[in-house]
Amino acid sequence: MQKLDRNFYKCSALELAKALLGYHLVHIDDNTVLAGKIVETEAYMGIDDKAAHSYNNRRTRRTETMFGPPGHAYVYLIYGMYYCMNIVAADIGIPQAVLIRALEPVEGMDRMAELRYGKDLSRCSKKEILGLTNGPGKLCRAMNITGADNGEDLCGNRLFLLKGTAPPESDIVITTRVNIDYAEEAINYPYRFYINSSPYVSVRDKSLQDKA
DNA sequence: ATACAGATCGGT
DNA sequence: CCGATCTGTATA
Repeated sequence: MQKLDRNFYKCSALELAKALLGYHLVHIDDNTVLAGKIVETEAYMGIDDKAAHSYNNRRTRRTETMFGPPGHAYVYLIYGMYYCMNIVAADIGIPQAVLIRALEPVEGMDRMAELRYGKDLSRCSKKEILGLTNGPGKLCRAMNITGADNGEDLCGNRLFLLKGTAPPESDIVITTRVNIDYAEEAINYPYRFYINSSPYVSVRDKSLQDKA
C-alpha cells in the first residue's frame, strides 16, 4: 500500500472524510508498528461550522495546527483525559479537519491491548477487543497517539496514512455527528461517515438500527 | 484571576 | 444518567 502524499489532503474536509474510509492509519511507535483501518470519520468544516473548534476563525494555541498546511495531525485533549486525532484538510489558512472516530486493528493488536487495558490480548474478552479502537479517545489510547503528536507531519515516517480499498457506496452510511449538542443548526449536517459492515463503528445511526 | 464547558468513556 | 479530570477559552 502506498503512503498518501500532501496533495491527497488538499481538499475539503468533507471530501477527505469520505475518501479516508478503508484507508490505514499507521503509527511507528518506538519500533512497534501500530496500524488500523479507518471505519468512521467526521468532517469539521472550519469557520462556518459551529461544531468546529475553528468556528468563526477562532485561532488559538490549540487550534493553530488546523490553520497550517494539510496533511498534519491535529491532536487535542478532551474532558481532561482523552486525546482525539484529526487530519488537517484543505489548505493553509483554511482550518478544516477530519476527526478519526474508529479503526479496525490491522497490526500491533497485542500492543494495543497493553496500551488500552494493561493486559495481554489473550486475556481480553470479545467485547474488550471490539472496544480497542471503536471511539476517538479509545483509538488514540490504543495507537499511543497523544498531545506530543499534535502538528506531526503525516507525510513523514512516524505517523502516516496508507491508501487502502474504498468500501462500496452501498456500505457507507452518511449521517450526523456525535456529541455536538451546542452546535445549533450544524447538529443536523450530514458530516459523519462510517462503514456499515464494520463491527468497530462507535455509534450507529438510530434510524438505521434495525436493518436485516 | 476566576469560571466554565467540552468533537469521551466507563460504570450505575 | 453521572462523574472523572484538566485545559483552553472567555470574561472581568
